[in-house]
Amino acid sequence: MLHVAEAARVSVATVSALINGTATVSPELSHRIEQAIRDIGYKRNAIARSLKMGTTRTIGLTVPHITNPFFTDVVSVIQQAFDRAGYAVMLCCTDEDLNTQDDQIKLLLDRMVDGLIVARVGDGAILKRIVDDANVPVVLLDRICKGVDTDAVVLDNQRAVFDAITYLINLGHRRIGYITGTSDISPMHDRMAGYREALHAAGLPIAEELIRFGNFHEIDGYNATMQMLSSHDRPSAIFSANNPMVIGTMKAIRDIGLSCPEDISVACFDDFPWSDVFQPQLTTVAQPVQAIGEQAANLLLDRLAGNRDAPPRKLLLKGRLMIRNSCRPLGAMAQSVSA
Amino acid sequence: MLHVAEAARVSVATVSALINGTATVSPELSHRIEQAIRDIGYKRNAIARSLKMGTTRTIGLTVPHITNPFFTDVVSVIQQAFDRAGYAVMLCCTDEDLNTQDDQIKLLLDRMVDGLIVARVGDGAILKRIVDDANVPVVLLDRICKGVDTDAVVLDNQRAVFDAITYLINLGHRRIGYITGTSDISPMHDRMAGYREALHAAGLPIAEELIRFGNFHEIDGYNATMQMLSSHDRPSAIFSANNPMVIGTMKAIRDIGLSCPEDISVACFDDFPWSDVFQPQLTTVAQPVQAIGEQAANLLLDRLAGNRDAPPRKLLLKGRLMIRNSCRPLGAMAQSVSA
DNA sequence: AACGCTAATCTAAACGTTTCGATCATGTCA
DNA sequence: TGACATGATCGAAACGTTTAGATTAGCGTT
Repeated sequence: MLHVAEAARVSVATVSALINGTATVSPELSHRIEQAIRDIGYKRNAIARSLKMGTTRTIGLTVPHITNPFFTDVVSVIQQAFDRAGYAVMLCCTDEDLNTQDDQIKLLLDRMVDGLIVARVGDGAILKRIVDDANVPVVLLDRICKGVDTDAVVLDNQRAVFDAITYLINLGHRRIGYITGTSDISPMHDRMAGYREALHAAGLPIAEELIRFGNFHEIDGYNATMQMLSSHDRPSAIFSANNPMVIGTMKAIRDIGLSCPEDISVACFDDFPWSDVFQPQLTTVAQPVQAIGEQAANLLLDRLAGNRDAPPRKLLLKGRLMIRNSCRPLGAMAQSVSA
Repeated sequence: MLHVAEAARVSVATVSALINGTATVSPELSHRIEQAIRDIGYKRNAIARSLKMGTTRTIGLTVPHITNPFFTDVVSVIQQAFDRAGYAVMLCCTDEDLNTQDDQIKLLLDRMVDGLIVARVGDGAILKRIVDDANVPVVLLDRICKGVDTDAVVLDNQRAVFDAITYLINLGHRRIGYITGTSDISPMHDRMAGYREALHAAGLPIAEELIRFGNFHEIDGYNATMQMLSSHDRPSAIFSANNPMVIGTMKAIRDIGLSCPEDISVACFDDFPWSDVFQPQLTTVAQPVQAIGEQAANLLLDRLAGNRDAPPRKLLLKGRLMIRNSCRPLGAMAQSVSA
């Protein structure tokens, strides 16, 4: 900018005024400055501007795994929304690890992001501090964090799983395997609550050996399914509380020589683009990803626009059971077993 | 930092020296400074640091669509690699649009990223300028751009499709539909070349009505497939040059009342996690996503580490045909047709 | 006692913007 | 003609760091 000012024989203040339109500049000087900008190929240094202005027009976004189709979609929507608003997005993947997440949030704050969208956080001590210090607005995604009182958009996880399990029960299933992630993360906790609630409401016992914990990855789903299917009294249906793990479930079913839905019914949380193309077409709980992403972006953009003092807003969205053909009725079979 | 210095009764230079370890600070002052940092809760301002140092420890990454599983995986690998190296990643999605891409690259450069990984770029004028001005190192991904001489990691697309089409030909297929994205983008161009080369090598004619252009999205694959299947002389196999479009192909086959592979064989570019779980298990060309992401990250990190003057390095990786059960031999059927 | 050497610390100038208040020319009004 | 409002332009301080070079103190040599 200094060079531009010199070349145009004006002060830097005038150049800045022209660029930002913050003051009127005479046509003559305007012309000289524009010429100089072109000649030199000047580009404003956004870092210096950020330093002076105290805003980077950048937000931070952390998700557990971008390869999980739910997060892929949400990230995509959020990125588009902020792109439209002229913001850049810094993306971090936490690998479901609390320490990693805290580190990455620190990394983002170091870089002076103007706001933060944090997906699926555990009870991070850092996060609590951040929100309390209230330097930047934070939106929680997919998770409400006890003690952290801030904007959030989450799914009614318990209800969604309740509906799915109830559907299986109505099909005649009595022994329903449940594969979940570690339950220190609230969606996992709430989904499990939905499972228990549905069994309870139907007057069914809860068999603890049918509940398996994994670490969100395909291999965990595989192992959990293998264990359940190897038992003498195996379940007639399996519900997986996340999407990557259900791939493991399907592979285990295949490897053990069974088939879905003939031998065993399967359903899972989170829809994916292929779900109704291949066989079996998987019955899933679909989250409204578009709405989730947009709402989260809107909440944050609203804060960034200056609405800092409004009380925290919690948005609770509803999941939708996408019934396809991976679950079959168990009427006849249930009778023959009990006979 | 000023406050810390005052509280510790030292100069800011000493504080800086301690924080960065750039000079020895006596134990006594160290202790006072550390105490002050804790008391005040001081955090270094990375923006000011970037301004002074001329480096942001941030890189920019642009991809066409993060929802395309190939790019999802690559983004994930790259993000991890830079996270390990202490860099942040700014992510942009260009939606396959050249203007969007140029805008986003400008956005990233404005923010003074230290380097850039650009996936699947067209012949962007901006990109050429950027690389020529050589302010920041650039790595091209999935694409070599004529006239832009910089580091790149790409697949041998022509060879990969040649292998896939040859496989179909060896199964007895003679009329093979080909669905591609707009061919101004080099992978699409090269893949098409592989298709033509394979037909040519087998002495088969190229039926232009079997080549359909789409815009990379599911709906385009759907429409293209519908058109081909509605003709009186429909193909016995379809190859889709990208992954989202093959979903459309499968849906069109289903909607028109045919089934794969019984009535029509299908294969496509890019593997995905579900490919061997459901039926039909799709035959695909798998790219070595892990290697691609890592190599790209390494090339850029090497430049960032100071190796600026090395000549541009082009890495050419090989695809791998993953043969599953979505393509069936056509021997008997071909005879009955020709009879 | 004068000197030089080393280690610790500080002063002040940069980095590239924005912006407040000052300056200055010009035209208007009494 | 003098006072004054208006509009355009500028000078300089500030944002929070890093760092080159200056300063100071302590200590061993001669």
